[in-house]
Amino acid sequence: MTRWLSDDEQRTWRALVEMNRLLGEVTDRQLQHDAGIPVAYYAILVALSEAPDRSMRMSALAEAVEGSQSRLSHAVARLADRGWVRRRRCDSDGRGWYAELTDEGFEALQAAAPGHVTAVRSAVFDVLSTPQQHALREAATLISQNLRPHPVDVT
Amino acid sequence: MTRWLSDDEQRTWRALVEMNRLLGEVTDRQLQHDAGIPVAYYAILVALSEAPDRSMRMSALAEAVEGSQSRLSHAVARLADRGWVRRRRCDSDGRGWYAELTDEGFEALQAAAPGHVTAVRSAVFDVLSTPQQHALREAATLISQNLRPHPVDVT
DNA sequence: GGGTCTTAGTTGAACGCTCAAACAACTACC
DNA sequence: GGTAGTTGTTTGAGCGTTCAACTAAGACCC
Repeated sequence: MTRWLSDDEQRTWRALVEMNRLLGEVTDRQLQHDAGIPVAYYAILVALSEAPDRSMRMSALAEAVEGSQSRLSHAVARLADRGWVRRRRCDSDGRGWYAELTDEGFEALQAAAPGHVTAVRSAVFDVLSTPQQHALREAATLISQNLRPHPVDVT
Repeated sequence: MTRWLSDDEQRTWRALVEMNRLLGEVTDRQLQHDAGIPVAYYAILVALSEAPDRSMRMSALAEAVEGSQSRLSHAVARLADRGWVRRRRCDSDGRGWYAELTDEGFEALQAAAPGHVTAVRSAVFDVLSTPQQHALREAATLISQNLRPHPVDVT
């Protein structure tokens, strides 16, 4: 027998789904329009920009942005087309590749960041009190931990 | 000057993004694998099943599932291909169309629902206390309200 | 040192989404 | 009763994602 959702739970679930959708839409559109960057790519650029030498192994990068290798592979190919990322063989492991953020990529990221941050702030942080933010983070963290194979720092 | 995110805010934002992604992935995969239904289509079937006569005007349906008309149009076309939805002209308005859930569609929905509910329950409701659920709903509702043109019942 | 297994990464097709453009039917106005 | 504008819906191209299949290089082992 299925245990259906109560009205209360259903409202919570729908609110969650709607927030998800809206948040995704808004950030995506903002980045796409203001900077011509799909959100998915933005995350990749951010991860690279934070890495030493602005470069990472493909698999490490995939893990960092929580995406499949296939997706990363396609994405990096596109980013390389735009000249934002360069690929380099790995000396120590002939199978491996590095993705490296180019200067152009870094500039594109710098140009895109302010608008993105502003959008995020006005969508989330301007409408929630600090306790509300923490409660949201707590819930999000618990759900994520439960969902992913390797739980992560809860701080 | 951009007001960047504090460490605290950044952690919240990342937790939120990750939850979003995982939640989407999990529910999508579950439905796709167990029932061959993309989440997006599931929402459409649900909306239709709850409507009088199991049928709705295209535009009303689009609004109900919070999607663009274009998306709805594509989606209904696919659902019609599968025989889950039927389209009927609108008598009173020659431009209008109704989408109507077929018996096959209703059965597909009934078959898919238990697995979906179970997935949702174990992803969200099994890991959050009732106060945590309410806090999450509160935050999600506030964010959604702020993001969408027409705020909605807060209950 | 030649099998077999595993790991790193790529590829291509299928699919849903978005966007902009199109089309058709209704409405208003003069 | 045309013509201009609006509304309801569809269409097609472009794009990112997923999935399954594939290549190729390391690792292991006898």
